[in-house]
Amino acid sequence: MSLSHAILASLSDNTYSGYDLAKQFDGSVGFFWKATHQQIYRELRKLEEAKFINSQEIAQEGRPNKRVFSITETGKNHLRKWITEPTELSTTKEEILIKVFAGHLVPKTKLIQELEHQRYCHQERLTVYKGIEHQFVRDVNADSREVRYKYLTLRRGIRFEKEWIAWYEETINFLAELPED
Amino acid sequence: MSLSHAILASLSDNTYSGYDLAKQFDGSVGFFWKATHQQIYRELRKLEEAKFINSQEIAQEGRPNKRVFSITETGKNHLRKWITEPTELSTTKEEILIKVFAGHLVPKTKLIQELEHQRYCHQERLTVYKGIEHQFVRDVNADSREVRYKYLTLRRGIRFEKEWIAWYEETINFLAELPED
DNA sequence: ATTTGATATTCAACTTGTTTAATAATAAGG
DNA sequence: CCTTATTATTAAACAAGTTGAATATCAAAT
Repeated sequence: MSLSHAILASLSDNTYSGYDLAKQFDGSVGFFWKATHQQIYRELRKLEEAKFINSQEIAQEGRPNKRVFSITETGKNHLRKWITEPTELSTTKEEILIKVFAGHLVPKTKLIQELEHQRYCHQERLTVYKGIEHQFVRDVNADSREVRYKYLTLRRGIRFEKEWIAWYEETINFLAELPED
Repeated sequence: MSLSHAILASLSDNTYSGYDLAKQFDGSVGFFWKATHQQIYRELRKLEEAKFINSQEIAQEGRPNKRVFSITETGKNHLRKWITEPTELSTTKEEILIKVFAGHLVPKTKLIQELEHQRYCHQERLTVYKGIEHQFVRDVNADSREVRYKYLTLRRGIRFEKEWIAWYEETINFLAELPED
């Protein structure tokens, strides 16, 4: 349902090809909405049919031509309406919590190992986010309205990675002190 | 992929009917893995075919009969293997972040309204979680190994709801101070 | 010359998730 | 008696997401 909105949001202040969007969905928007290039191209077809976007073939030198998409006024209004309409909380799907939930099935040390692995991944991601934040802070001059809104989503990423890491600490310590095994 | 693991995890220390599981997926496990009863019944069929679970018809008085599922040794081993194998970070899908990302399209006050709505939902959920935590703390006596692991997933819920609320505060304040509109 | 890699897009098959509804047994209330 | 609510399961259609591959343009390195 919301992949279309994620694409429209990406196109809300710039034009992109399917390929560009796929890259955005592998960073930027992709930090909170994943999609493969397959999904993106398929969705772009639908969005164009619905007149929410239109496309233009761009001849390029040194590389294959591309089709660049722009959002239409209809598309913008569609997005605006969706943004202001209240939506339910997004559903989370956290595999690691299933693992912890059934953690009693495996030796404590094995579970801790996997928890440490996940914590490491979060730490890496936090580093990436902080790097991006650094860029943001340096670009304070070119500080457009759009950029400020994007910055807020980055802040969420940073806060949440920190919170994940804190939960991992708490959880690993809790398990380490459990007598069983 | 992991719906099967979520079901196996639910069955890891008890037997349940499809109906029971559907209720669990609407609370308990459902806090970090959503599924409709449709999906659950479909998956149960597959899991039984794969011999990860088996079922038994239970005659009931005062209500329709039910089929109760239990995990097999094969199923437990399958779960154990999955728990100890490293998995990638789960992908998050957060609609509210798409809304913020494209928030420059709508009047600031409208976006704040939706942010406040979401914050309210998180606050309600936090209240629910705290209620459950209260139960946990009272049941310290009946403190089995399984319960402790489940408690850890609840802690994650509580921490994260608090973190959400904090981000909403930060974000709403940031927007409130933005001069534009 | 040919392979490798990045750019750029499309196809096919499959699994997962959503929506709506149908079916059935029984309790309880009006 | 009849409606409504709860328990319990199944069906069918569709949308969304995944996997693996195919196709094509061009640059750059071997």
